Amino acid sequence: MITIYNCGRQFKGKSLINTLNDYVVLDIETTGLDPFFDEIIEIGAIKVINGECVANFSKLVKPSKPVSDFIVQLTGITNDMLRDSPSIDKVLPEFMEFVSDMTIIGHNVHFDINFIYDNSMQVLNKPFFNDFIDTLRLSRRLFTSLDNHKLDTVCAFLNIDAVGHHRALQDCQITQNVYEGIKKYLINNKIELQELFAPKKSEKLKARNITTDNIEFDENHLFYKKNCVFTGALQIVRKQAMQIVADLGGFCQDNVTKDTNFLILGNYDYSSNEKSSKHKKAEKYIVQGQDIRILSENVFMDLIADKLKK
DNA sequence: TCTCCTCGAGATCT
DNA sequence: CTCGAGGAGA
Repeated sequence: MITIYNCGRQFKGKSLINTLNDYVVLDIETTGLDPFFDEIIEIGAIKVINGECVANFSKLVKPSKPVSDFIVQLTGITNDMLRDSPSIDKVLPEFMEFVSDMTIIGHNVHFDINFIYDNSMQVLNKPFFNDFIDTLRLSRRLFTSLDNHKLDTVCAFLNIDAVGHHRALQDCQITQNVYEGIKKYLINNKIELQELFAPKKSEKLKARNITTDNIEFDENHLFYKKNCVFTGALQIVRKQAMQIVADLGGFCQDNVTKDTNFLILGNYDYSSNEKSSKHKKAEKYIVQGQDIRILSENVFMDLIADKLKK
């Protein structure tokens, strides 16, 4: 089975969260944001070994069409400058040799990787496999107090000079400073990236955590002292629905059991032919003579209508 | 209790 | 793209 994602870039490398001393910083300038419609006009890269910059790569690339005024303004790269530059099929092999199989570092590095990947497929007929580290991703997880995580903003936060950027090699230097700044920040604050990105146990909605402050209940209400289970996507907030049941003197459960009295289905599930596992389980118990009623969300809403009004 | 989905929201790159 | 919320199923 083939999974369709990555816009078909199925051999794209992995997004890493490591602190490396050997890597290649990458930045490209293009005629626009879309790898399908737009073209690369400059590739910049810095090779770092043992934390030391050992080589630079900086090449202008002649596109098939003239670049727009907007891009000229943004990058300072004019059509004059590109007139005698080599085309991408000339530059890309050199770049590939430069990066070899090293890990790529960039800010929103997917942008650069995707352009390189697609051009590599077209020019060299092979994917761009390299793994990569995205300083944007690291920043979002690390510097949560920032309003945004644009390169400028992150630089300002880390006291990194980023004035007048938007040429490829220059942006590489800035991005390298950001990456090294992040590494330093991690050390100073004793933060492990692996821990920072570890999947955190989300505070799940547990039925038993829903309690009520009410002391007196309407003992004639349908839900009084009854066990209720919700399933499927609800129109109202699930927690609210559970709270109302609790306030009526009922009890909420996470799953259908032999004690369940009501199963409330989201409207979509109620009308669907496909029955969820909870639905099937409830029907099994009904056949066995258990007192379970299956309600749609609409019916549930009618039963608690007066509760919602106040 | 744990892992795997799906869905929607929010952002960044030129 | 990445993440979080919320569910399903084991």
